[in-house]
Amino acid sequence: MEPPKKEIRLFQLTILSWFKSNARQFQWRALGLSIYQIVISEVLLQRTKAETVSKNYDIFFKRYPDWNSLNNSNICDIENLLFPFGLYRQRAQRLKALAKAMVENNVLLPNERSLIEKIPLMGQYIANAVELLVFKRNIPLLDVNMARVLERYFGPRKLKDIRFDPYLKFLSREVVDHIKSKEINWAILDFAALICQSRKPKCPICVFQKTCQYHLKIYNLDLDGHQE
DNA sequence: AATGCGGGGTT
DNA sequence: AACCCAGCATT
Repeated sequence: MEPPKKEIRLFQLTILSWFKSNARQFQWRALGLSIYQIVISEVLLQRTKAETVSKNYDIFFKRYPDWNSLNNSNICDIENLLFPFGLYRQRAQRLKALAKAMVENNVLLPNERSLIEKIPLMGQYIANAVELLVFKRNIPLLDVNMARVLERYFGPRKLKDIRFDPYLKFLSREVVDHIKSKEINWAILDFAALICQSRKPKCPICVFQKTCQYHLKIYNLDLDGHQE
């Protein structure tokens, strides 16, 4: 029941085309970021709007430019800087544990996936981000947003938890298995934020109208509604 | 599998 | 007032 390669190709071409004229610009999408900047950016982005992170991004990195400065700080200072991001008490604790682990490991990331996931705060999503952005592998940034876009377009998952759903895992890997893997990943996140929003998706201006399962379903329901 | 974390913006 | 946001750790 997996979508044919042809459908995947069409989705890739369309989202890349859309991305060309609609990409969002963020500090963490600049070229030549350090591993520290890449990892911390992903931590800040957890359950937090990209715009919120962007607004407070420079203040955080000016105060804590590297693993050592973060490791040498106290929890209270980190909390104060994290306050505008939300989840600040929990993230301050975990960030410091992460910095400590990195310093103890000579500020190096292991190459292997199973070892990456042993580091504090490196869950399924951030491990994927590390593989994509640091090691340049074709790996999906599978979060609630990518899940929503893929499920609306290709059809819903079975399991409740995104991280363990085999259908979504397979589908997301197929979709970003492309020479422009990073661009497709960012394109899907931007598309999710700007068009395929959780609550009020902008189907009327969406480039996927003809082939999106979600739109076709809504469209048919709408026709039924007007028939009486 | 379910729950807590959290300020800030949107509906 | 309710909902949502580039998740993770703990139970």
